[in-house]
Amino acid sequence: MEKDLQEHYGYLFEKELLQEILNVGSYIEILEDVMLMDIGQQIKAMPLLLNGAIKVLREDKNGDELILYFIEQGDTCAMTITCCMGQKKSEVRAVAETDTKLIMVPVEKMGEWMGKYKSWQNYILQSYHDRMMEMLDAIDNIAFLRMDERLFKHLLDKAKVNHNDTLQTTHQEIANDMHTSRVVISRLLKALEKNNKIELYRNAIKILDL
DNA sequence: ACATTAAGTGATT
DNA sequence: AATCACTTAATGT
Repeated sequence: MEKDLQEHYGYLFEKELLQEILNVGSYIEILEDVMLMDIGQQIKAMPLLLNGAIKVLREDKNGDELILYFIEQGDTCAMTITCCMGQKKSEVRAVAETDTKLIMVPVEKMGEWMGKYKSWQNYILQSYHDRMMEMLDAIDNIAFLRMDERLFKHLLDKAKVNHNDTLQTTHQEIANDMHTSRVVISRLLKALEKNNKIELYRNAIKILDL
């Protein structure tokens, strides 16, 4: 754990802060597809990803899901930052996309470290900003109904977090993630294949130009 | 060989 | 873009 922390966060945080994280944080390993936070659940810790990836989803009243974004190593969940300020409940669901190792830091430390460590303050503000921009991007894509672009971006994201250009997934799963129907995904994927962006197989999609 | 599940397609709204 | 209805292809038992 100490080595992992040093490797991914050593260049970001000063030594004292790294030590505090080790003292107060708890190391957790999560297997693929395990949910680590559900909607309405009280947030009591914020995650620092060491490796692996987590997908953050939103759900409507019908139980349909929509992917908001992925978090990877070096990332933290921006939603946690807003929620823990007022001890609010989670507005999103978080599911492990791959096997993941992370450190959970109690939310009480958040405010304390904000004043104490400049590097922590920068990290939090920066990641909050990054996520915000990503959100705006996502809204643009949805608002302008550019399904094909949305889909391709999703595939790239998924390939990135899995460190693999061949995704092991079905059209149906993608449709669920993007809150659309399987038929639409199949057609768009077919179009992408024609444009030599991807290759299609059963239960797998290979991304070509990376 | 048969059942099940994933993917492809045309037509319609 | 979504839905329906149907076909085809791959895979498991």
